[in-house]
Amino acid sequence: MYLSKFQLTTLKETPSDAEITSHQLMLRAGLIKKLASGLYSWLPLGLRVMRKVENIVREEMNKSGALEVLMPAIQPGELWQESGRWDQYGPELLRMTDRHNREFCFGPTHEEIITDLARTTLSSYKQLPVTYYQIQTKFRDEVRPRFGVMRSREFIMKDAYSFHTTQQSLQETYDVMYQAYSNIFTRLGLEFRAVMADSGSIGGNSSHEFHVLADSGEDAIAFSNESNYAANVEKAETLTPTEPRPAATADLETVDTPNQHSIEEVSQFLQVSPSQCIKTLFVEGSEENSVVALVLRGDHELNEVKASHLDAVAEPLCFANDEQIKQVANCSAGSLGPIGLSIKVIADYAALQLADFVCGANQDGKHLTGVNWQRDCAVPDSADLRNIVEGDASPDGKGTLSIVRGIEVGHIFQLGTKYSEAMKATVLDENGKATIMTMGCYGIGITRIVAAAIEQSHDDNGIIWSESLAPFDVAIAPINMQKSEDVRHAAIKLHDELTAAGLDVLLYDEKARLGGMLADLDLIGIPHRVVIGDRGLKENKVEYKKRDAEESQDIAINDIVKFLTH
RNA sequence: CGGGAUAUAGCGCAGUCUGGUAGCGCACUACACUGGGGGUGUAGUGGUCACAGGUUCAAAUCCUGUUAUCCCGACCA
Repeated sequence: MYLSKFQLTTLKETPSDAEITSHQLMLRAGLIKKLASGLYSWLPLGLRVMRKVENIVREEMNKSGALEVLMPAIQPGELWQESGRWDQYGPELLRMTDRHNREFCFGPTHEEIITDLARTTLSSYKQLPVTYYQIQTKFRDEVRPRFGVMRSREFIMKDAYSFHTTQQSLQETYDVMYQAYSNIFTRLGLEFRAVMADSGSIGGNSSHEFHVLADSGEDAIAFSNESNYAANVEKAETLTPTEPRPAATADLETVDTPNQHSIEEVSQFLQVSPSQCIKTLFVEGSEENSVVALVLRGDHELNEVKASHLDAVAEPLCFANDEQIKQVANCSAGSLGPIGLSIKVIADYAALQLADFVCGANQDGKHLTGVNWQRDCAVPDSADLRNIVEGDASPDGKGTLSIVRGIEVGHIFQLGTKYSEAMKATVLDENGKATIMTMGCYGIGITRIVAAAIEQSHDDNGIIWSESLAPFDVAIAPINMQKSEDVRHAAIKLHDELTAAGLDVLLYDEKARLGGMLADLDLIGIPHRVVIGDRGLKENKVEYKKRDAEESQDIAINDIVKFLTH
């Protein structure tokens, strides 16, 4: 491809409304162009990358035995009413009516449509199991679209759905999908991790999220250094302690702590570590007008999801207001403690392991030191209340946890019969009896992967594409080819030979200085670059540089094709 | 939905307080010089100052309303 026949729209300056690196680089490199909030056009360069992602996903899905279909993006409201989601789904569902005043929506997902397709085309258990997939545009009317295509309203997704007559068959397909997803992300050249998304309730492997690891990721993932345990931090459980609580050694004392409210202030003022303090939070209880005290170690954070699941606590979680706090403890929020409270107290396991700790005295400007459970206050109920932290023991008992950030790019899920039951999707079994099919569903965010790949791999100069995602394999930068016949001939010859060898080649044949060319090529992230100039040609050499290499190297012009094609 | 901000050329911004000819840098066009990391010069193109109404001899600028966009939070996965 000659650059003069392509279109490169790079920007030197960063558009001001782009917040994260991938969004900035996608705009600067000319991959996408915003049309409206959460809506993006894909420019020629960006589309090349997206097609690479699509093709790899398609190949691996085909290899797994799934069948490609294409369902309408616009869906009749009727089907959504049948599944019950027409009323359940909020304003995120974009609804519309046609000229006959019939209701439709722009599909955010396709469970209803595929279930309808399955019930009308499948009739025998002999046709199962079967997995359908499609690569298609979805729309979710996000409250706050942001980060470019990372969280846009319209996006492209690969969604797949499987149908079974038994749980075992579903599990088998689930395992096949798990493997297919691992293959996909490996081929895409991404560093990723499969993460348990639903630890506990139904069983360890009923749902997995696939995360691309990147510092800017929206999710925090905990994983074990000794096993393959990995879970979203929000969902990872903490282990109950096995060791007994240390014995009390200090006496209970009341100390003055004027104007010291936060754990940080108090611990500094009293010269103790935050982990030796406990914090007490008042939240609304599940009973009318009740307040519940939650107790955590000072250096730990409340996990709101875990807390709201407790029977005694109102769901959704709601912190008590100043008035309620005053009423219960007769002080402000900065001086609360578990001693002497008449309301229900629930403590995190770790908080219960402390001895001789510091806590608020339920009296403004005062704290207690040398506090001990049992001796100074009844031992409260215990629960898992906190976010897991770096260094915690792995919930599976093997190793300790590290925490990294990730971007969710895939999700596999055992749906069960939620839709097939509501929509009466049945086939006849061996006995000629109608049986409700069991379903699995499996999604991959195609457009999000492009952004995630950039988040994971870039430097100050721009994007660094993996070979499998790059819009072009090789770029040729000829110095002054408008004037030098030698350079011109060499560049065109190399372009033609590499193209004939099956590579996607970009020849920078527009008039630009070397600096401009290299800045462009670094920005758009082409993995291999060949600079051709008169100086090198005199010695029959060209300069080669890998995008992520420190240094370039000289290569004999007669060897460069072989070098690049191996 | 709650809080905060912004809207002037394709991009980044000044001008608004104190009303009086629409500006700067990048990009783009032409020509020349230059030629191994965004070079230089000369001459150009491009704007309904978000929209609507009002005040005024005169509005990008003052007033009122509307819309859009962005940030923080909540929500959602």
